Amino acid sequence: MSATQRPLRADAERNRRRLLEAAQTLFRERGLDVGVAEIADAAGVGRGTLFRNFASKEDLIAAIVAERMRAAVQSGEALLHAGDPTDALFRFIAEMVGRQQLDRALFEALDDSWLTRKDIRAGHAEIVGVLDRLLTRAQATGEVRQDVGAMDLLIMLKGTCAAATSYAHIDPEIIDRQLDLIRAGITANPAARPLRGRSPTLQELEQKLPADGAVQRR
Amino acid sequence: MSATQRPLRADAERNRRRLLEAAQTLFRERGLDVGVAEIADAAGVGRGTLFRNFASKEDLIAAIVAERMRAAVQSGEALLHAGDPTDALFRFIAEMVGRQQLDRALFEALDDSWLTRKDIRAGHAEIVGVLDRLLTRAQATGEVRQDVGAMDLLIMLKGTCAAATSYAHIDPEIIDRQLDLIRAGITANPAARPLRGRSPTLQELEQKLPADGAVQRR
DNA sequence: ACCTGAACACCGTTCAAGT
DNA sequence: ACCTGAACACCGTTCAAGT
Repeated sequence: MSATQRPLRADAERNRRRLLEAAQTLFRERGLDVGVAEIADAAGVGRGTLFRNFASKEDLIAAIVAERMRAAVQSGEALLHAGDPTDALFRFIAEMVGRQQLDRALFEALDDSWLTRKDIRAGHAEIVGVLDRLLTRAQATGEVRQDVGAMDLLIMLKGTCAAATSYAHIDPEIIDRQLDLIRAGITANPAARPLRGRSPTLQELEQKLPADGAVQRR
Repeated sequence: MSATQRPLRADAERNRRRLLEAAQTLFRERGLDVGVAEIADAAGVGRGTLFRNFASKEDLIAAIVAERMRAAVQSGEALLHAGDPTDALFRFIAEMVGRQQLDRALFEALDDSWLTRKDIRAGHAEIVGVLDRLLTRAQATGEVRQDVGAMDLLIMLKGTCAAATSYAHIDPEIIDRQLDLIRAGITANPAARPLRGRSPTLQELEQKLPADGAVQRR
């Protein structure tokens, strides 16, 4: 069932890597709308080779985004064993925003139409997973309010990332303030009114996410 | 200096309106990537007429976004005279997010590359303006923390709007929670640690925004 | 088994010809 | 003064021919 069984021929493997690296740097420098022709040229292959390795430009982008997601999950897992759980949680959040600022072109891709892809959805679920464990640890200390969930946090985080894209280059301090405001919002406080409704669990979210192969709008 | 002096011929004026309306509904239904050909057809005019009224597809989108921004500013101004200042502030915020959910395709456009356009920038400045006045009134009651600025709020708001695009259709309640978290974050609380740095003023922001005609990436 | 570049389809934009 | 649709340019994707 898996898509990656038999290893590629040596030159094909090398071409694939070159394409990924060329695309990565070009996307980072100039955004997602660099042409496939230019990417193929930068990688030193023909356009046809690009489409042999990645069925579409979107697939190429998704491959890179998935890589980034795995990296984020790993650093989240490392923080699970940090001394101060609450500090670890906020370090993870700050780090995610930092990654986004570096690779803004890549995270541009993370809106709901991308969540229809199962590779992206897998990465998404993993991120919610670590975030949930980091959050639960922080809540156990009593420093973080109990009625907030991983999905609430992820959304605030995505929001800050979106904002970072628009304003960080104008005033970098604004991101620190945004992180402080998130912290203020989720810090335990007996005087605070409870949040309406409740945060969806990872399982509920998975069920509600658009099915793979759902019609892309267009 | 202004671009809109002499009134258009009657049929031209009518075509322009038809184009705006056709584009608006198509964008709302199917996102910003509906083709100009289809828009022109829906408006009952030739493609050439579209480009006579709007120099580019981007200009057409911007015209619609600018209209939306003016509407948002007006409802903000109406709330300036509401009885409870803090309530008025949060009503405005909730309303902005609601508008975005209705016209998600339009607000998609509001990232930093659009802020290089002076028409969009003008609307942006006006929104920051009302938000600032609503915020100042709420702060005067002592219910909202003093160290938060209009730009801080706008960014949280934009973040929630971005999140709404991705998740609201999966679980609408999540937006209410997000608004509650914003409220928790900016509510006055002696125990809360102060925000790092300070929020840029509207004037500072204007100066730092990319100049009109700056190179779009591409 | 994989590579290549010419050819195709699609979409934003222009412009010569019309009224 | 404005409208139109054929023509152009650009970019993602395919495929016949090559190794």
